[in-house]
Order: sequence, then structure tokens, then C-alpha cells
Amino acid sequence: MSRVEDMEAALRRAGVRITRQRSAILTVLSTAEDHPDANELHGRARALDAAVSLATVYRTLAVLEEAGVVHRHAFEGGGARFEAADVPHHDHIIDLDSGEVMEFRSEKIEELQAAIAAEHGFELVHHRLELYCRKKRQP
Amino acid sequence: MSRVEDMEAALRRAGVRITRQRSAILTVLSTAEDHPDANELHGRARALDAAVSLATVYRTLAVLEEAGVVHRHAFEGGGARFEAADVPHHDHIIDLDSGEVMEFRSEKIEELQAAIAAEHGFELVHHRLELYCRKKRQP
DNA sequence: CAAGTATTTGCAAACGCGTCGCAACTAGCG
DNA sequence: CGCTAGTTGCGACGCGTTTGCAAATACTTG
Repeated sequence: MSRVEDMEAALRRAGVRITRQRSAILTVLSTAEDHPDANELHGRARALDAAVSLATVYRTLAVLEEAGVVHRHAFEGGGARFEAADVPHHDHIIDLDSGEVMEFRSEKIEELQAAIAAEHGFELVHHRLELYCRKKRQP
Repeated sequence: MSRVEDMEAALRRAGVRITRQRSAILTVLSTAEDHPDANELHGRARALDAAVSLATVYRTLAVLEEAGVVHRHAFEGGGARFEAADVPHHDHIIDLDSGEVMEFRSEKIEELQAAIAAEHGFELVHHRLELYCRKKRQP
């Protein structure tokens, strides 16, 4: 069962109709290796099916986020960027020079975050951790 | 020497002119106990001096950020929020229900972040760590 | 498998937040 | 105090995103 079929099944369960446009967008998201923004997704989706408007991309992304099948990121500068949610949780490193986004995961940091929230009497719902970096120049 | 005077001195050193408007904005920032956005700052500044336009608030905030006397935050939902920079570095806990912003600092997390950046061949320039939380309900 | 209905779509106009060009003003210099 | 470059207010603009509306369509039900 493909990632797209999994996502569509999850959406149907949530009472969301599967339209041509939504399938196209899901296909794009499931094959993306990067973190595209709405405009980029629109371009890629239209390559699969000309009948996808930008407004629908935005509306669909809202639906997909609501259903938990995509994650929305708001890195510094520029608009929101998206990523299929069916991958293990991770945080991001952003290269300030190239804009490239990389992923990492630190169990230790995850634990510390939960501990800090608890110390303050809170339950951690989600977090955002972004490291804005520059390539280390080796001397 | 007040915080406003310190900030003005830093700005003069950077070759920035101190106008009535900028003084008003600095006063507002130095007395704010929260993390106001540009519009809120505009309202508070106008209460001190009617001659402050929103455009000037934005322009001044850009200057202040450039000079390092304020920090800009972009929490989820809504526009940028600001905070005087003459306080020790910290990260933020955001209460999802009330929108309230709290501060914390974890030396351990700071170290781990730097280590992770280094592992990936990067130099950490700055980071963003936000914990979105809900009050723990005690059973 | 056709009809019915609630959802979804495209379009274009509207939005919110932030920026900018321009003429008038003013801080800080001499 | 007068000069001049830096700063301001205003309204227009830009960009990413949202929305109202009429037409199109996915899923239900007979």
C-alpha cells in the first residue's frame, strides 16, 4: 500500500472527499524529498494534473494539516513549507547561506523539552526547534 | 543609567539618530513585560507621543534589530513580536490556550544544539526553540 | 447505475502584515 | 544658528494567504 493510499484512507476515515486535485497534491507531497512551499507544490501538482488552482492547494493543505497527514513549517523568511507527516518526528537545521533544510533528531533534547514543560506545570503539545547555521569553514 | 539610555547610547555608537519617535519606542520596549507585536507597540508608543506612525514603528524595529537592541520572534499564528535584547538569552514556552508566553533557559539544550550543529559540519548562528504547551490538569 | 445533495473547486477580489517612494521635517554636525 | 543627511508620515504597493460565489463533482441512496 502506497503512502498516497495510506493518506487517502486516513482522510476518508476523517470524512474528507478524495478529489483529483487532492490526489495530485498527496502524490506530490509523498514524493517530495524537500520542504516545498505552497507555490512550489502548486507547480508540481499542476505538472500531474493541470486542474489544480493555487487556492485549492492552500485549502487542501489546511485540510491535510487538520487531518494530521502533513506538517506545516514556518522557517524564517518566506512563507510556510510543508512535509508529509508519515515520517518519524525530527527537527530542522537551516543553512543560512543556501536556504537548504536538513533534518535531525535528538532523543536527549526531546526528553529535556518534556521535562522543562513539566517543571512549569505544562503538558508539551508540540515544539519547534530550528538551528540556523552556517557551514563551518575548516582552517 | 536607565535601560533606555543604555540602548540610546548603543544606537548612537552605531551611528543611529535618536528621534522623539525612537525614544518613545525604546521606552515602550524597555518597560514591556510581555512580547508585543508591531501594532501593539504602535499603540503604546502613541500613548507616550502622538507623533509615531506605524510605518516608523516598523522601520525603527528593523533598525533596533540590526543594532542588536531588540529581538524579533515569530511564534505560530500572527505577526512578529518583539522584546528588548538586554536580557540573558532564553527560549519560550507558549500556552496554547491563553497565548501567554513564558521564558526558560536550559544550559543542557544549548550545549546539545551546538554539538548537533557541529556534528553536521555547521556553526550554529542562532536557533529557535518554542514549546507549545497546555496546562497540565491535575487529577 | 442514475439522481440528489453536500462538498469542493476556480476565479478574482480582499485580506493582513509589512515595505516603500516621496515630499516635508529634524537631529546633530560645524 | 544654519546645513545637510537621515528620518518621518502618508498613502500606495507587495506578497502570501484567505474568502465569497457560482459552477462542478464525489459520494450517498434508491
